[in-house]
Amino acid sequence: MGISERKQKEKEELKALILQAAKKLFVEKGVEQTTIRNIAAAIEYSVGTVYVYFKDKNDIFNELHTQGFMQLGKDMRVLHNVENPMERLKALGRVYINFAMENPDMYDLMFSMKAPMEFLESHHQEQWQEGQSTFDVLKATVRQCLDEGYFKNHSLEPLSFAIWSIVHGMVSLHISQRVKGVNLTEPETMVFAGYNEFIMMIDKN
Amino acid sequence: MGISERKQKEKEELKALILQAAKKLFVEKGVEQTTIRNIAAAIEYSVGTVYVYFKDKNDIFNELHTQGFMQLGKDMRVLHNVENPMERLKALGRVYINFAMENPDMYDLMFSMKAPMEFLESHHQEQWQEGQSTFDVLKATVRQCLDEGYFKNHSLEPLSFAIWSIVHGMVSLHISQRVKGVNLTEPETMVFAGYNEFIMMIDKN
DNA sequence: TGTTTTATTGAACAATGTTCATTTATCTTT
DNA sequence: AAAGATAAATGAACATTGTTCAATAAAACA
Repeated sequence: MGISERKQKEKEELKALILQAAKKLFVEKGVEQTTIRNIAAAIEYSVGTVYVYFKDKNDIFNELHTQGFMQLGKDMRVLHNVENPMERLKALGRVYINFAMENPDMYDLMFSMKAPMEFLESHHQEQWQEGQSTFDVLKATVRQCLDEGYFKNHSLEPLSFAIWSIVHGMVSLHISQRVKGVNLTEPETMVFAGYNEFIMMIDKN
Repeated sequence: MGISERKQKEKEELKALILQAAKKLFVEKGVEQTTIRNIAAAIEYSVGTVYVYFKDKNDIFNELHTQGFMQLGKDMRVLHNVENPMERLKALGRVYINFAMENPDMYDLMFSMKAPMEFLESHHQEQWQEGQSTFDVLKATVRQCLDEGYFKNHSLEPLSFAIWSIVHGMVSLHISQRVKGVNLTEPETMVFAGYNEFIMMIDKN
């Protein structure tokens, strides 16, 4: 069936086009400030067409959410070949920070907005698969650190959570402009300087 | 002028009534989901009246933002009499976490939402005074720790920022339901368990 | 070519934040 | 007490939003 295959492909292309336009607008103006009419106008289709390809605005949001995790996963996998788990742990943090700083709106969408979690709940899927598997990479690395004698007396899950929290906290405060709000000497480099303080701390373990 | 004083007082009472109703609704249904009509209905006044007392929805939001910082400041001042700066630092973290866990929507409004920062920018006030003075309390405590020989080789501002980040990160992930999403053995107590890991780390300094 | 299926459309709806001429209540003055 | 002036409260009206769906156009098929 050559024709139906082509039509299928065209449909996927249009869907991708909508996502691409939505992402551009979401990043430019923020999710709330982007209207379906904006998206439709950007791709020169009618409002109704958008609703043919996506159930609602949240559905668009959710597909982008998934795309973000694919990118982050890809960035993290670069470190697979770092042998020493402590080195890998430190590098993971840097990769995570870089991702967040380069894609602030995407990061917000992935880790701050309530929407994706409410979406999961309403669809009765108990788990946040994408976040879970990302966290598992961190946990596996921390486990290896523990196995090799680092972090004496610490426990796996709470420690992993605390490490996630510090990088998440720093980039969140940066993205929500709180770093700029509090009057620091060098707000631009503060996230990296803060991360170095953390590195210093864990080097004592 | 007894009469004008009374009228002034009545105006303030109505303003406070609006704020009270708005806060209740914001916490119950979230800021986005609360409409001016909801607020007006709750206090049994018309929509227009709300606009007599507040310029717009953001104005209401902003007054609550200030109220939140007054409460947090009050909570933190309880620790003024803790002599040892390291002990005070640890306790500050707990106070901060408790505040966030008990007032999640207020916390979100104070430290995550972009609205207050945009408000500041649009009004050409360069600084986020309330956040600033809260951060200054932390910074002062960290300075004392450094003075007394704790945290060798660390620097004041980046270290303070890193410490703020870990507590902010933990409560943010909790509030945005990411802790629940990632499949941990004890999600309810994870924030406290995570903070204990942090305490363990800094005890080596 | 005529019929059926698929894709696209945009007018219409309900709900939102916001405005402002009008109405109601209160105060002041005579 | 009445009339006039001031202040407060009102809610209909407007522009914009997400969303729906009967109608139209395009494409595939027989």
